[in-house]
Amino acid sequence: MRDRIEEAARRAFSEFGYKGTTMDQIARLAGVSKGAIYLHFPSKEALFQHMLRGVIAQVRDAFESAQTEGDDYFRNLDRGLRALMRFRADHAMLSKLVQEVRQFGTAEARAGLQELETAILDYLARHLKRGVDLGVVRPCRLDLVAFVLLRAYTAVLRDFPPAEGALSEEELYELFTGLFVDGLRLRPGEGEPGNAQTEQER
Amino acid sequence: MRDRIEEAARRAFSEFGYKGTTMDQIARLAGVSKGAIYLHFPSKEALFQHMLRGVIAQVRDAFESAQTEGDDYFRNLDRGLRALMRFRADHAMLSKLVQEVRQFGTAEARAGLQELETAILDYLARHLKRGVDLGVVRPCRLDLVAFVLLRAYTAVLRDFPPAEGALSEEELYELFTGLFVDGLRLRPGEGEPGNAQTEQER
DNA sequence: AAATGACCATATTAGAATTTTGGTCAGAGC
DNA sequence: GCTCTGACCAAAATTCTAATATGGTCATTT
Repeated sequence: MRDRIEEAARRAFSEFGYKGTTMDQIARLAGVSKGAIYLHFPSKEALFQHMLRGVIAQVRDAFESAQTEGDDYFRNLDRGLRALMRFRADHAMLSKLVQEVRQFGTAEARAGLQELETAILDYLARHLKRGVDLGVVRPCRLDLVAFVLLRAYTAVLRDFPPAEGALSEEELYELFTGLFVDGLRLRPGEGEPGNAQTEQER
Repeated sequence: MRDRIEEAARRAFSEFGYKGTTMDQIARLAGVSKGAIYLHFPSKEALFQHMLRGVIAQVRDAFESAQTEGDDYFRNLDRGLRALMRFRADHAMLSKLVQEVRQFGTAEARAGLQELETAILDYLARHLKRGVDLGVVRPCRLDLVAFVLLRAYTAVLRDFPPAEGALSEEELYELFTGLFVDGLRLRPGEGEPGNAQTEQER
């Protein structure tokens, strides 16, 4: 009973978004009456939130299963972030939600995506914490760093303008490495062979 | 004549946004007839774009006048980026435009902000190029780096969730330095005194 | 030649009329 | 006694239409 409702809700929200699906629709899809739904969930929004929680758990799995034990920490981080992005793009319910927020600005959809982001940030920050404990990551404001990393990946993969052929995985990894891991600063002796002065800073 | 029209347009667009201002309004404000405007500009959109070009030039000035000759390259870059953000937030026409895009999604306003971003990215990339030539910045995809920097500053200053009291200038600079300039990787001997193993990477 | 403002086709708005939707609940069925 | 149903309701959303506002033009004035 409950399962059939959840399954129907999952399909409906995935195909039509939050405001696009009606409780009648879900009931019909689940083959139960509308009243039955309210025996299990107090409101449409509660049902939606419940479904979303499931997705959030899946997102975490996507990140984790992209990790390769024993591989370089930052390689893994990059892979995890890319897995997050791919999941977000491929998962029907999430991409529908993103579209809905853009198109209608539905408050509930917005709140849902916000919750998702918060969960991801939380998880990312914990992952970074592990890096710090391992001595691989410089101690810093992990919440801020997680936030910037997530936004940077999102922005680059979604909005980077030139050439429709999006960045290749390697290009993105190069960027990630060069910008976030090693930093922009050119240090003496590590640039291309044959540059004269590297000391110019105060 | 032309000047009065421009001045009136500047005021109107700043106060009411693109779709909020009418040609009649501008004419009245400038103390001329509506037909007179079309003697100088072929359309409302052309007039708007012309005004925007002026703002774009101002943005560049804001970046440049935040630079301090002889100061550390990255200090200057951070100051420039912050100046950009401040300008965007303080300038009446720009903030009105941002609001308009969010609220109504006006196509012309969206296009205008897009043009502004492109101009800034162009300018930023050139600035970075100078850094590379000076030997301070590691050679890399400057367009991408400029893009990520701009988006990162925007995101942090606009959307970073916790504690309403936004980041202080120093906190932001720390983040910038730690994340983009020096990188996340903890290198042997540079961490807090007394951490054992820093070699854990493959 | 520069400037005006009445004028027009189209886009936008306002608001009444209609439909849809989330949620309830008295009762049916087991 | 319990689950479940589906007619029902108030509120929200959508549609329809009349009225208004707007970008742009051009014959006429200055």
